[in-house]
Amino acid sequence: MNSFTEENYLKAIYKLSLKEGQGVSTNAIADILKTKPSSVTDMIKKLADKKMVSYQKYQGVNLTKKGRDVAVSIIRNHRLWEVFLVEKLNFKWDEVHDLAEELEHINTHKLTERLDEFLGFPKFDPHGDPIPDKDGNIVQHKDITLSDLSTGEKAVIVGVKEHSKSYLNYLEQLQLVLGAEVEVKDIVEFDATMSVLVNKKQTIISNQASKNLIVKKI
Amino acid sequence: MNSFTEENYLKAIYKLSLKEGQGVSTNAIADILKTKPSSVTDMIKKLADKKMVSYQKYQGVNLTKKGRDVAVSIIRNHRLWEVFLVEKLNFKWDEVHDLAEELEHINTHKLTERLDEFLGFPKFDPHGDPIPDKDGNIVQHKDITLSDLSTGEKAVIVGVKEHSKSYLNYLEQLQLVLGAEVEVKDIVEFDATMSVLVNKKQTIISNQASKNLIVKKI
DNA sequence: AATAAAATTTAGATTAGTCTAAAAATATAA
DNA sequence: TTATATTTTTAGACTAATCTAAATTTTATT
Ligand SMILES: [Mn+2]
Ligand SMILES: [Mn+2]
Ligand SMILES: [Mn+2]
Ligand SMILES: [Mn+2]
Repeated sequence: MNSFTEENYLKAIYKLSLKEGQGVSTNAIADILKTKPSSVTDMIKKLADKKMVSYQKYQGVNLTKKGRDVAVSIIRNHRLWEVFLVEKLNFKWDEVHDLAEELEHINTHKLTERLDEFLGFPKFDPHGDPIPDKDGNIVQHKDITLSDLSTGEKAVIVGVKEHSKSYLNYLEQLQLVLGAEVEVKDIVEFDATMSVLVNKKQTIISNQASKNLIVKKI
Repeated sequence: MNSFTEENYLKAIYKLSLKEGQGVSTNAIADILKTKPSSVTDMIKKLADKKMVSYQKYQGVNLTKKGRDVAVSIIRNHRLWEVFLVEKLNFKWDEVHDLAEELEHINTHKLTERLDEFLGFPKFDPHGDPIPDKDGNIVQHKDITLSDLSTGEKAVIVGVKEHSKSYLNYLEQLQLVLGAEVEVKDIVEFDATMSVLVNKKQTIISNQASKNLIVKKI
C-alpha cells in the first residue's frame, strides 16, 4: 500500500507532467506540495524503489504505468467525492476541494465504483474537470479559455483552471458558473479586460480572471 | 489538530472506559489497538500533555471532557458513514467497518452535519449501535442479549456486540438480522445452546453466538 | 510480610517524512 | 569558454510513532 504522502507526490507529478511534459522538476514538485526540494529528492528515490517513477539524478522524474495508475485513481476518487459533496450534501463548489483531498485517499476499488454508480456515473466534477473512468481513461479539456475569444463570440463555460476559494466565489457572484452562456461584448486593448454578457447582464472581468475560465464556443 | 493515531487511542480509551470503568489499563489499550504497552505509555503521556486524558503513572488513564468529546465525535462519524455505506451505496453490514475506520477521521463539523441530514438523522448504525447526536449525547443499549432469555420468551434483535465479518455473515445466513423477531424454543442445560424460531424457521445457535446478540423483549 | 507474578514504565533503537546547510551538477550569461 | 546563477542532491538532524529489552511498580500468593 501507498501512504497518503506517496499518493500526493504521485498526483503532483501526474499533474505537472501534463503541463511540463517529460522530466518533471524537483522544484516544481516541492512548490505544489509546499515542501522543500531536498524532501522531494528523498521521496522520489523511494518512489523509484517502488517502481512508481523512473528517475535519473538531475534529469527530473517520470511516472511509470504503475505510478500513473495510482495517480489517476486518486484523481478519480477526488473528483467523484467532489460531485458527491456538491450534488448530495449541497456543498458549494468552492467548499469541496479540501474535503476531497482527504476523502481521495480512501482508495478502495469497491467504494469508488459504488460511489460512481450512486452518482450516476458523472463525467465531470463540479469544476468541470473530467473524471477518469474505472480503467483510468481520462479525456482532457481542449483548454480554450474565455480570454481566447474575440469580440462578438459566444461560448458556454465548461470549467475552471484555478480552484481557489476566492476565485470560485467571485465567479459565482458574477453568475459565471458551469453551463452559463457568455458573449464577449468588448475587450480593452491595453490589458485585455473584458466586457461580457451573462444572463442578460453585462460584467467586466480582468484577464487574470478570464484566462482561467475554460469555455466551449457556440 | 489530532492525528489519526491520537484519535484511535481516544476512541479505544472511550470504549474501554464504558466496560472497565475508571482507570483504563495500558494493556487493554495495547490489546485493542494491536500495539505494545510501551507504545501506549508513550502516547498516553502525549495525550496527557494535550489535556485529552488525565493520567497518573501505574494508575490507568481517564478521558477528560475534551478527550471524550473527540472520541464521541469520531464514533459519530464512524456510525454515520456506516449508515451511508449500507443505505446509499448498498454495502452489506459485514463490509462497512473497515471503510468507516478510515472515513471517521475526516472530522469536519460541516461534513458530519450535512451527512447526518442527508441520511435523515439516523439514530442507529447498521449494527444497532446508537449514533451520538451533534452535542455528543449518546444513549447506550440496555445490553439484554439473546442468551439472557428463557424458553418461551420472544424478542426483537436490536444490535450486535461482536462486529467480525464472520459473525455478521453467519447471522445473516440464519436471518438473525436487525429487526427480526425471535422466540426461544429450547435451551440445552449443559452449554446453553439455543433453539430459536426466526421467520417460522427453527435454528440452533451456540451460547457464543447468542450472547453477542442484543435484543429487546416483546 | 516476604516472594513471585503480572502490569507498567523507561531506555535506547528504528522508520517515515521532513528540514537546514553545504556540496555538486546543470544552465545561463558575460 | 570561463564565470555566475540556479537547480538538485547529499549530509546530518529532528519529530511522531513504533518496537525490544530491561527496570520498576503494583498485585497476588504463599
Ligand atoms: Mn479539487
Ligand atoms: Mn475539482
Ligand atoms: Mn464499525
Ligand atoms: Mn457499527
